[in-house]
Amino acid sequence: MASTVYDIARAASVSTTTVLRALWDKDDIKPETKERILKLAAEMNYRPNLVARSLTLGSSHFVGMLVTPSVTTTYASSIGLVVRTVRKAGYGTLCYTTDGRPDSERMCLEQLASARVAGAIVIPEADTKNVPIYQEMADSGMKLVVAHSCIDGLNVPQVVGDNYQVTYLSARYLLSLGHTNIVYLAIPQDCLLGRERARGFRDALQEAGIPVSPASIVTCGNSEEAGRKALTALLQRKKAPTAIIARHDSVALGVMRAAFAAGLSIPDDLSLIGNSDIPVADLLRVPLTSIRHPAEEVARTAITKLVSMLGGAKIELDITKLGVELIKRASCAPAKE
Amino acid sequence: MASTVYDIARAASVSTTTVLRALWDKDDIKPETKERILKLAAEMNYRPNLVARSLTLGSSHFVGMLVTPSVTTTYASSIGLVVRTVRKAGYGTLCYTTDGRPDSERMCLEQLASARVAGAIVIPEADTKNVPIYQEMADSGMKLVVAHSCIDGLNVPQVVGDNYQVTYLSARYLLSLGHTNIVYLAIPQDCLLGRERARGFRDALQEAGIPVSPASIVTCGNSEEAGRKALTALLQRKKAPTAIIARHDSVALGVMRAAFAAGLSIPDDLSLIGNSDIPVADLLRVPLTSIRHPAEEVARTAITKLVSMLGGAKIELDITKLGVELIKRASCAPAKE
DNA sequence: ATGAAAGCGCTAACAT
DNA sequence: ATGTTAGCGCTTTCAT
Repeated sequence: MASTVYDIARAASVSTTTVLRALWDKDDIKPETKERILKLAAEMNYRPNLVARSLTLGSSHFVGMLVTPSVTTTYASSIGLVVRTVRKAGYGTLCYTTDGRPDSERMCLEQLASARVAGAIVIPEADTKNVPIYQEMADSGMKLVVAHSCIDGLNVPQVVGDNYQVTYLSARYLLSLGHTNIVYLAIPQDCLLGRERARGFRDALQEAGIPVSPASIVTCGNSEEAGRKALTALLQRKKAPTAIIARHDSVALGVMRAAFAAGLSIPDDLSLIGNSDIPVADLLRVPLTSIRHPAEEVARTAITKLVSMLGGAKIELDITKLGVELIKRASCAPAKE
Repeated sequence: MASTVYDIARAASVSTTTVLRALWDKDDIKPETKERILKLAAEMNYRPNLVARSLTLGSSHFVGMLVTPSVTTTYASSIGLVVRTVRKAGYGTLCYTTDGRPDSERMCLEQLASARVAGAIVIPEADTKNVPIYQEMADSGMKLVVAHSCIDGLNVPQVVGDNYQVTYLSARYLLSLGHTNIVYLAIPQDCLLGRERARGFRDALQEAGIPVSPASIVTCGNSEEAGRKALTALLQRKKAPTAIIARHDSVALGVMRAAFAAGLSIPDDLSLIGNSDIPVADLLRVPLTSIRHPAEEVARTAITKLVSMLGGAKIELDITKLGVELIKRASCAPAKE
């Protein structure tokens, strides 16, 4: 099968050390010997066994990547980015996605630990219930960086868009259009990210002198289906909202579907703002106003941090927030009357 | 750091062999001993070192996955599916995406070989120029399965939607609407998949008695940008087409953009059919008629094949074609006059 | 029921 | 400039 350094050594009638010296292009080896060995290695189709190398070196040349299924599509480009960037740094990427089951996240992390990955980038659900597991892994020496999300109290570097601004900018814009009955389809507030979003929403309303009723923050799942159901429920209210801020574009798509199904016009009857600015946002039946995150910069920053951690650098265990931007499109209009 | 079987052996004052017997739940060990060891292992936070295990066993418990960047988004769900399915079979997934550079594909494959993956699922560009590399890898013993694409002459199992039907169904439908000036924005025909598509297109036209001019098959890149440019060029023709079949939805989106930019209406001035039926197709400004592939079934089939190959089974080296379906939406209308 | 020893392929410290 | 040797952590065969 695959040839080994030992095979080459035998074929060249030298020791394995000499073979290594040739392969690693050292200079304490006679040029002719080197050449002869290199030629032999090529002929014998030698490919270093990274498994053995990892064992010897004590750490694999892989970094792990853990992505939650509900965001897989959103961050597909991040996956590619991570894969390619870490490859430049000499690492392969071990990908895991959880299937959403409670301890699936734990199993994936244990796998990564077992595989002795050098480090890992994780894109968890904002309201993951597995914070202790992450912390445990980090404490046991795994280099961890959280991207596109942030987890309260987790003592590792985290890189994320500014979630306070997500709702603050959205709400401000809707207020400037004259809306007062705005509902925010929210991330649960039992996690930092959820609280940041809620705070941005509340602050904007309060600054405008609009009282924030609990009914204006409706916790919602992170899917089209959840958005659909949420709007359907909202339309039952005696005073249905005139504007919606959806926690994510996919939720906004669900809202759109439900609105159309109910015979409502967007933006005439309902203004709508999403979040994350999916690529087709401007080609939708009603082009969707959304918050654009610097997704690439987030990924890049996270990877940079990870790579320098791998290099042994001490990194600030803080949360890096990158600016977001409101992209105005046709899904919002001035409030009527 | 991480504890080893040896650490446990010492702590329990037994041999490593006995520790292994406990960990693997063998029965030639005294129950109390087993229990004691297991307790110790848990306390010491033992996690088997998969790197070492792989070296001993001669093969890693990973399967590779190689995805071309231009299809990363389309097949993001497939990535998740692969990751989760192979995990159930006891394997981790080593993800690589090429950065499109010519020998990037080769490097990724070499990495996979070096990592001694048990096998790999690849989603290549239809017109990849690296067929020999794939073949070489397969010949050197790597279990390979191609998914969502098929490569001419590559002697490994391949699983893909029926690409002949993609264009055949599309063209038939447009013909039934009365269109005769149809342009197919084509995959290059220097690959099997490209030829299948072209054949489906030609057959449909010929069956309808419409002559197929070379001008009706326009080779096109696989991106929005390529679609935009292609339509812009087509609009210069003295007899611009009344209907377009795009090789992929992303190309169709580009066509849409260009059409709108030129002040054309879809479907009044131009009928449009995409391919792959992206999730938002029905929420677009003009809901897009498209061909739906059984993406999940393709992935599942590919994985099943790979897993049974890993188990040592001999698999037919054929191309498995799964049925596709035309999803009619508002982007097509009867030809005028 | 338990242990000793060798080996997977590579690397690095230590000779010569 | 080249070789010897030991070891990474696990598994497995062969004792006892």
